[in-house]
Amino acid sequence: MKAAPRASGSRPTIYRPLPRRFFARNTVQVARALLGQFLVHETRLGRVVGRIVETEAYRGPLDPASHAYRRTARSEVMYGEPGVAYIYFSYGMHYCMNVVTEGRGRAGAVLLRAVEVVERADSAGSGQHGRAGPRAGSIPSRLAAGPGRVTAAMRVGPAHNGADLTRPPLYLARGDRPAGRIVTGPRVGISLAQTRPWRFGIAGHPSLSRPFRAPL
DNA sequence: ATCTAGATCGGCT
DNA sequence: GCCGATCTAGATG
Repeated sequence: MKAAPRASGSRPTIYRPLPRRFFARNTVQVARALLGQFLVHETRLGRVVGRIVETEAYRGPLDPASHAYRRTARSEVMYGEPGVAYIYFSYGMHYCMNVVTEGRGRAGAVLLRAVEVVERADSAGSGQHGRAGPRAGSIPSRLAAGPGRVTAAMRVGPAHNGADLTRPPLYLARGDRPAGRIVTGPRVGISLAQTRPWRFGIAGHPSLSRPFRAPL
């Protein structure tokens, strides 16, 4: 028999890390392929799991919107081993998380712009309140709808810069194919290379950071 | 040493 | 829809 379907379909009871070779290829391909996969963080307080619903590809010296447009101390991690995290501090208040792509010596990373949080340690019952509140068992769909919210919800911070994302405690894991169609559009918040349609999302998903422009 | 734009978000005119 | 908060990497003097 089948379990009752959730908004994003069923999810595994165990999470299988994606192998490093998954990330060692064209950045735009990886950005697409990450939709529907899981980001898992096993913290001391418990496990947090998000399903990736929106990404953006950032490339190397030919992509002026990318931090790796120039090779500097900050962008060095984007030139290194695929499958590790690139974390940067944004607008004086948020951290953003990327997954490094391409082979060593080639720059590339995928920004995780939105995930649907499907599991978090403190959402599982333990009613401290006499009656069940509105939060019992439910997780707001917009909790991680935006790159700064992804890191906050997933408990990811600057200490994770350079972390290996192919094994616990913080890793990407195999998920289902996205339920909806994949939509594309220009990357958000950049001024250069706006013609590059390197933002990807699951069409109509409630956890998207913001809508995609409708197709022609 | 100083300047500036920035892969954002939440609140409110 | 617009604005302010709050900070830094990288460029320039």
